Amino acid sequence: MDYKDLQAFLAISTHLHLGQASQQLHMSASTLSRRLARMEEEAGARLVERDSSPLQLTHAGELFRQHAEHTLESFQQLRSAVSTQVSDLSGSLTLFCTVTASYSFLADLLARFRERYPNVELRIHTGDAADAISRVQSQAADVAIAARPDVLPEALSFKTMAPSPLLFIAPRGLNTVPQLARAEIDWSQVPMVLSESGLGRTRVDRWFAARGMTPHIYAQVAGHEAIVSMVALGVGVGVVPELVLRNSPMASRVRVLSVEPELEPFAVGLCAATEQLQSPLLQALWKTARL
Amino acid sequence: MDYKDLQAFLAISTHLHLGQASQQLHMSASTLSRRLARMEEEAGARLVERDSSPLQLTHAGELFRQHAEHTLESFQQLRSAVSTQVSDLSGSLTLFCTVTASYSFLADLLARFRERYPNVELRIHTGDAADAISRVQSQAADVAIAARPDVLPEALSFKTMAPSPLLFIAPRGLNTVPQLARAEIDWSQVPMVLSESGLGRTRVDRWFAARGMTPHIYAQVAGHEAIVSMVALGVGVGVVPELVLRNSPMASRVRVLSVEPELEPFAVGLCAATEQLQSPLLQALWKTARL
DNA sequence: CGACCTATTGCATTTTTTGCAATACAACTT
DNA sequence: AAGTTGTATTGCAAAAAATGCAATAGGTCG
Repeated sequence: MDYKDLQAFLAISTHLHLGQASQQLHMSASTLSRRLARMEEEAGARLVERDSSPLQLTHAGELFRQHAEHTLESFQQLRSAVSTQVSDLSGSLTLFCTVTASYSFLADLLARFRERYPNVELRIHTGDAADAISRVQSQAADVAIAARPDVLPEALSFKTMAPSPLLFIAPRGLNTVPQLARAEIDWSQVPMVLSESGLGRTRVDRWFAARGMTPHIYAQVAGHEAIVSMVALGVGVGVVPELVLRNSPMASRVRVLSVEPELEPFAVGLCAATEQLQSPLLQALWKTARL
Repeated sequence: MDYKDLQAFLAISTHLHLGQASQQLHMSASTLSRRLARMEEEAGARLVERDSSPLQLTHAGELFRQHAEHTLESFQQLRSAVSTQVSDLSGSLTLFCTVTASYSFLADLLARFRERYPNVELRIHTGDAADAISRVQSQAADVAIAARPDVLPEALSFKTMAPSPLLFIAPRGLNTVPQLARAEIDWSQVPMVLSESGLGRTRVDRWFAARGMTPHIYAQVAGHEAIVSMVALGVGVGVVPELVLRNSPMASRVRVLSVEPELEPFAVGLCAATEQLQSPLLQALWKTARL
């Protein structure tokens, strides 16, 4: 039994849905299923009632949830009580991060980092993904949570935390975008809502170029988040990373189109100047990211 | 952080000696060292003071020990409270086991098994290792904890739990056995204390045969445990599995001789009739053994 | 009955763990 | 002071475990 298992179980008992829990945990549903099976094996009892959807905790499961909660809290408390690597480091780090990444990665990362290095002042800037890399290059930020660019500038280092596919999304209503109704979609006619710039835009442009077309751009916006909203309103088809879609309140108003070939997925992670990686502050953050 | 880590840490804090703790845990010292390092990493503090021998827990280590103790106990309690696989199985199993194995393996195995299958009546026979296999073959026992024979009889299955080298031991005093004092030992002259029969004896005989000699047998005894005592008394050189030596109160009165080539090590584990393995009772025991 | 949604399993791949041997380090001994 | 012993730690190759994808199974809802 691993503390990761305990966390996983808490996620399961919150969502009561393996697929959703697995997303929160950044792992596949099959992995989570197997972890759960192993937990049940080790606990010696069925913890989750699978007969129904949503899932339901058994009595044993409820007891186990309490055990997990209590144990993790106890460990958390222990860590903050004894962390000695604490006071050594101080200074400040400027971290740039997209709004979306701030939902899914930033919280975890910061919680761990602040606990260990409370004396490090963190300045967090949120903004558009397209800016992330340039902010690091221009030293406006020490580190960014961003998607890995196709070619990483020589002076930068990158550490992937999770992949996120790049998706075509359309309004849910089938006839909102009439160009999609045809059997063979003529993509050059489909109104697109795209980022003004950045990696996502580059990949979309390349995808169209590979088909010998240019996209019919209906709107260009700064920031992926707005794309979901505009698509939900029915103005056209958009392209966003899965991570953005998942965290959008509009997610249920749009649908994902499967296209062939797929756009190359994003790899979301930490990015910093290689040279700066020697600095204790950055090393600390780098190390914190993997656990 | 893994529950195995917690157990490992308890062992460390008991022995305050990695080598000893690692033996109790059936793992190598290097493994334990790395596990400890990882625990410290995850806990965010040094847990054990290495500057001295015996080791010493730091303050953080003491807190962590309490956390580990409490967590394991809580989990233990949870398991016994919810174990549902309990009532299904009932019946009886006859287990044969050497005295020595009863120290190092039986306790763990039984604890886990009884917890899950309290309705299974276990009849435990302890006796000499040499009998173990034949007891299973003759169905006098359903299963045995024994060393794996050179050629496993066709009808039997074996599951290794841990290896244990076969060692030459001599009295600590250098001149108690004068034949050992020479630069080149003439093994045919050394008085030996050997098992009457069994795998250990077979291997010793073979070792001598490979050198074209027969051993000079001073005493033959039934059961390895007595060999250690006799050797400690100074009557001659004996051969016992490391497991026996480790658990013997006489261990400090003897020393291990390094010989070339080494005797083939024992593989200690469970042994049962393959056919019987279909039985739910035996399957249960088999499964319990691996965790 | 079929379409759909969710969890589970087979399998190839990647990641992690492990033990052995070599090394490092400290306390004693000579 | 140099060597010896007893201990923990690290490099490295082998073994074991975890993981994701794709296929499958087991439901429920229309």
